[in-house]
Amino acid sequence: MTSELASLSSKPQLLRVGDLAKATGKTARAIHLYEELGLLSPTTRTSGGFRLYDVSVVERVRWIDLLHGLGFSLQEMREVLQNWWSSGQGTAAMADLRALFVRKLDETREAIQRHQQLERELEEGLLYLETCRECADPGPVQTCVNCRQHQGGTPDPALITGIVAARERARLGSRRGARPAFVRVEDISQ
Amino acid sequence: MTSELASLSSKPQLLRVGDLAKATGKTARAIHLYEELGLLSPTTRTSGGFRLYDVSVVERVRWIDLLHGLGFSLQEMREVLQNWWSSGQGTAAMADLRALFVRKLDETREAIQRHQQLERELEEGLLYLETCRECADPGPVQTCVNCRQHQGGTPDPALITGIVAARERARLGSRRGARPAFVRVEDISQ
DNA sequence: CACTCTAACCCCTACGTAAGGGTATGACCT
DNA sequence: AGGTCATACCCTTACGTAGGGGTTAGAGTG
Repeated sequence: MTSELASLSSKPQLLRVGDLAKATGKTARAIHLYEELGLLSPTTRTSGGFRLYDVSVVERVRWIDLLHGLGFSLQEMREVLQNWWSSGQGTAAMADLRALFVRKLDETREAIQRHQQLERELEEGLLYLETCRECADPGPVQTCVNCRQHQGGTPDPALITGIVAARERARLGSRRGARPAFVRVEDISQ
Repeated sequence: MTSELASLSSKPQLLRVGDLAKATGKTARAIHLYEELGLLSPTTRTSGGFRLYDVSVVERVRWIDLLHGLGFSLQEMREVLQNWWSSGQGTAAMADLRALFVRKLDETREAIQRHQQLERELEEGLLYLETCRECADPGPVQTCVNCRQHQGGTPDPALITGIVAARERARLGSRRGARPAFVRVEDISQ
């Protein structure tokens, strides 16, 4: 019922860029780019120059998307493809691929850790802001900056302090000397 | 013992870009950029034009870094800062911030999900490649493509199929017609 | 059947974007 | 003197966007 057209022909089913784009969630421009970079090529062209793709290209595009999500650049993907197809020994090609996957697996796990850290950070920030909701003093923001409400216990979350920090302090400091005091970096670096 | 210089002066401690850069792990170029985009400004300048930063700017830079990790663009950060400081009511500013945090928390959790999916994908790919290590047939890659070793059970992982897919099929298909058959996109889109 | 029309699609070229990296030249600071 | 800084410009990645003209599929007409 949904595949009337497809079932009508047993000839090779070909897609135009727009079709390929819709099928993969990419834009036509992206697909053109992949082609420019040698990741892809249309199976054939119409006499008028339209690109026509075999349906199997859909998988290639989804593969590109997947690797992109893993932090691969398009150049890296091209290298993977080249390495693979230019490798004489199948086992060697597989070994290379395996090494790559191991590396990316590490990176992916690190990324997960980082994001979980950020998640905690955000939750902390929200918790902090909760107390503002029932603040009895709806004054200007300037007063919020040194609000006494949050002085108890934990220090302000990093997401908050950065906003408040370094607000127009340009006019502070001694005006007389053109040679202010310096600190050694080691004394403040985290 | 480590803060001799710092303790020598009670005057405002100021950093030059290089110091700020080292203290935050950024480059001087990045800090200049933040300034261009209005996220930052030197507390003062020397008579010769060197930027001098208050130590509290370190926190601002770290904040930028944090938000960057959350997927904020520098423009978005500028908006956050502007919204905050131009808001008359402290409570309103806090509410805006809270909404933002909630949104980003969602996004962060989604990102975690995605990465965990990728992790599984990689693990699958590695498992698949394990079987190649003990392959008795060290032939060319072409033979690997239709290796019988992997035919049992689960389909090939996506990370593998994309490499093999759509390999030079340009010469397939009927050569006679300039008007090949098409498929409806709905029939193949995932 | 042949022809035309039209809407939607496609071609290619070329410049714009974010978030810096890198480099050059010259001025500055200690 | 020699390390640091200022400004300024080009390079990068993965596309977005715009412009100007060509192609295709299908519907209408003779």
